[in-house]
Amino acid sequence: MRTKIESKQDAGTVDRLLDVAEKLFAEHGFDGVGMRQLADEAKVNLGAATYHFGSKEALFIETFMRRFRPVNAARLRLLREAEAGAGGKRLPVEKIVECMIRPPFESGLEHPAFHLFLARNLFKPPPFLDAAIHQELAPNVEAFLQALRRALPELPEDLIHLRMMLGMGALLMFSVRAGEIPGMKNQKTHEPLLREMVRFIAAGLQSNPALDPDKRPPLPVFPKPPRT
Amino acid sequence: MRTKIESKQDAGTVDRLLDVAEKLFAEHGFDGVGMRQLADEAKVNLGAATYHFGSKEALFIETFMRRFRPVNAARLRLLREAEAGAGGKRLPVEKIVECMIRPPFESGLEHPAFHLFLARNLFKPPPFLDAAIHQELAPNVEAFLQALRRALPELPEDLIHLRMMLGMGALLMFSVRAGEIPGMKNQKTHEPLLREMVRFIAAGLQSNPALDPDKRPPLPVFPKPPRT
DNA sequence: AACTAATTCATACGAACGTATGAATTAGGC
DNA sequence: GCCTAATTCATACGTTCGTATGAATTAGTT
Repeated sequence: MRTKIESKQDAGTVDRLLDVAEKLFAEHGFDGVGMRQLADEAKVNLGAATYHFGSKEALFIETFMRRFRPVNAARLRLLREAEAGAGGKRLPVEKIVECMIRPPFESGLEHPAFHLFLARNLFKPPPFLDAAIHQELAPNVEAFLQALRRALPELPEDLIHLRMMLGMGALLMFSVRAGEIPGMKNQKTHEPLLREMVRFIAAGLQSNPALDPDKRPPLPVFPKPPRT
Repeated sequence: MRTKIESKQDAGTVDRLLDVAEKLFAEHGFDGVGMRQLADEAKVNLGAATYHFGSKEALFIETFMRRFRPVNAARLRLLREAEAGAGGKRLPVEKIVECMIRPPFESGLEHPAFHLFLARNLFKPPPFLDAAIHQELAPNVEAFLQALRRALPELPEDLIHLRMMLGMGALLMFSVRAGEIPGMKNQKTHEPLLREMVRFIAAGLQSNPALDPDKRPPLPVFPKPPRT
């Protein structure tokens, strides 16, 4: 009989399967793992796997959504809190970017395989995930786009969109390689790393298209350009 | 009998197979396509496919390398030319970045499926590709790192590494979505788009690492140089 | 204890997988 | 035209794939 509250050591069939799926799907992709591998590694009978999820695709979707949902909720919550705390003044780009990337960053720290798993599937989702991702992401994208529009009023909307995408690419690349960074085990480097990424993305977002590189005015935290 | 010079309409068995492999592997990944699909779509007998390549993995590697090699050669050539043209003065970061991303950008325009195919496999290469990629990329990475070190002498090496990786992530994200960008069909938008990406990455690379270098907490060191 | 619903289990199905084989066909040098 | 090598072809092997099935077991309620 399954207890209502399951300890981590004795996770139920469903959770064991999801945990294993996260790890194996992250490493090998959807087509790279079979149901039998998943069932075996999770110590679950093959039939039980399809009983609980109905299909491999459904298992994959739930594996993805279980982490993706709370990450997006946290992003939106952080943004709302920041906006409330700003008291009507417009948010700095750095703050907006931080709201966007802190939740996935921290979720990846808590669930090591998740960094890679999320990155893979946001980068190029399997077709059957597209609808679910889009639905989950749409309000999020709209909120952050609006915040960025207000923070960067002189930037055309197309450009904000493009640069947001490029910024996400930078974050996903980091996530893919996060497992190879020995320092990720050291908690002290987490915040500096997050700040580094915020700085990188925010700098790209704020770069001014209208100006020559040489004449570009210093960015907010940019004392002297290293140009000759 | 196969003519020595093959027209594009009547490409030989090998090239037809490589072209189809590029398209299908790009869209569905290595595990998402079978040899029979490839052979059928390329109008090649299944046995002929293994005859020419020996194995599916070998076919995949050659599909990748056939485009990757010239792209890397072009990158290095552009960088050398730029350095020669600068006459001893150090190159601006924008120029270095342009040398790095123009070749894959233009190769993607010539071979539409290649944008996605390259991006997928640089982002998270199948294990059997790791060695080939690393070997092909190593001199390239070293050359560009050195150029960036000279262009950004105040930036710690770790940070240059990290930001180069983030920049590549931005480029790869663009490549994945390139097929969805309506403007990509219009040649007039190519150069502005390329400039936009150069600007984004260069801005991130040049952003101020910290107010005070002495007080900046140490970043973890990456075990391997970032890919591309 | 008895009954029902939920879950786990072993097993099986047809299809597709990568690869190997050897015969048939074609090409190129003589 | 002949011979050899290169290529194409049909076919088959053993495995693994995702899913379905129905019996066995376990849990929850009365």
